[in-house]
Amino acid sequence: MALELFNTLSGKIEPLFASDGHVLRFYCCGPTVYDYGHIGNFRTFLHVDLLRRTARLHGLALHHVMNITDVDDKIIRNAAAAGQPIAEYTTKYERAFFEDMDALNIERPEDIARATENIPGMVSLIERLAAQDIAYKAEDGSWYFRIARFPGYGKLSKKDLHGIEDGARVDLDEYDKDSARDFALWKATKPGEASWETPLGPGRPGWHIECSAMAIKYLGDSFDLHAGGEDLMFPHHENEIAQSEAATHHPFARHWFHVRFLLVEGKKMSKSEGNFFTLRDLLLKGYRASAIRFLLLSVPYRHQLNFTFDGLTESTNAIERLRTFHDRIRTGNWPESISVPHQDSSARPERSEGERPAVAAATSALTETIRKGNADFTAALANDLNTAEARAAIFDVLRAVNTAADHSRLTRFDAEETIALLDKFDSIFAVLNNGEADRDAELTRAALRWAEAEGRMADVSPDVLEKFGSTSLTDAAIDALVAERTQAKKQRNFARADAIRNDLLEKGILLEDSKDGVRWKRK
RNA sequence: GCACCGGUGGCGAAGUGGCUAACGCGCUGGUCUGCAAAACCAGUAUUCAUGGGUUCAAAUCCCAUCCGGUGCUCCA
Repeated sequence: MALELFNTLSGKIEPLFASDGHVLRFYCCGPTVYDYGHIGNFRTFLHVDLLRRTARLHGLALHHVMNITDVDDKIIRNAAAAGQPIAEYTTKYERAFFEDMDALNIERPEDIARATENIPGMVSLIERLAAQDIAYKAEDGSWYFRIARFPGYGKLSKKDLHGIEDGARVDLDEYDKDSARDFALWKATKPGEASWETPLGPGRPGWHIECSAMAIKYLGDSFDLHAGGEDLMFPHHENEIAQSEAATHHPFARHWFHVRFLLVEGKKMSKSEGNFFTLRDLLLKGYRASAIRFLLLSVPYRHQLNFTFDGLTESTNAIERLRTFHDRIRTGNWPESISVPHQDSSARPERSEGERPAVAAATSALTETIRKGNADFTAALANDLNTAEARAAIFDVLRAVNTAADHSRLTRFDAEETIALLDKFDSIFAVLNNGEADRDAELTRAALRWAEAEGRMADVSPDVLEKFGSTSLTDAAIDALVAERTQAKKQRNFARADAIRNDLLEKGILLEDSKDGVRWKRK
């Protein structure tokens, strides 16, 4: 089944393909590195990651380019306030951004392009526009794009700008532009601001030009897909199309992918609402990176997601169930075949009464269920990245296989089929961590170290301090207590055994007794 | 104001004209267990914001109303 994706440009769901039949070439608008990334940012990058992984599942190779905007108004303002050179200031936040991307298991793009390292490309693009009189220099030395010269303007965001009369509502003198809608390509130097000496005159790039220049540099005049948050559709992406296509006379990106904004606790995320969260904020509150990833991916990208703490807890529990299942199937010793017929009441009722419901039939029914789950999983993702359905397909299999295992009806073959499916699931969702339960804990510890270094210990929840701080129990200490409890149980001293278990539980350590001994995990 | 998106069980959410309305979390009861945990089983929406309409048939299409959100300006 072909991978289909909604295309903002056409307004339809269309097959996504590589124009060269092999490598999907795409561009994603990256962060402006003026602060720590918030969960809204990461919803977008997470879905671009989802797109990468799904495209790979469909056999596509990837050439993904992402920009880092490392010069703009906010950066200039914040760096000045911090008394730092711009480069020093942005380096810190760029590094933090990639740490966060790693924490969320977001794959790196093939190419990272920094605005400040691509000034010449932008200048030459503007020169190409100037040569056609589409770019013009205003009195203050800034360069603008003449929208009137690009007939397709508005085709992405479906805006009809004809109704907007130049100067009707806007005092043109203030802008020094020919038309109020014309946008800046190059901003003339202002005192104290970063500036580059160029043939255009001294100044710095406008916001939009960097993406055009860098996309064209790495991907060519035309490429397969362009991605970003929904807010970028207008004016950013609209302007990118205008300046790129006017300069190259070729269609820019063919497919446009926009991720919707999220709400936090039912409201728009904003600092004034007090519901503005960075990834680090959440880690310090004790939420797991994997749960954040899973929640952010669980609602399909074209829908508004209401991000809540309850939702994080839910995701944590759902992942825990998946991991428990994964471990069970991976570590279990499943028989080659089932020889003893089972007259289990919960066995799949076969219609053919007279033919004795052979166990082989039940086993093959399970194989079918697993394969159907596998097919459903792939189909759901191929259908405009429907992650909710993809999740459901996995849980359908989980239940069926657990049931079979409970009734000694799981064969090695079906177990392997299941593991293959889970591997596929995790190649997309990347929350199982290959059984490495400690990855989340390690990320939380890293966040703690960061909080210490940045003097933000006040943001750390007491819960996290207890579990991960210096006073928390070491693995060895837990093992010792578990051993003591096992001993107590042998002597049928259940009071002592339960006391140990309860004490550990209070410290966030959950014990599970099984045939193969005691397992524990940090909650 | 104009434009757009959405309102489905306690919560999240899929489904967008036709099998008994997926799936997850939670809750209740059962099985298992010394007791738990994990797992499984059963129960948790006679109904899809509300009111009309179209149709043999609607959560799905149309109209109106209410509510939430978004864009039109920096924003993922």
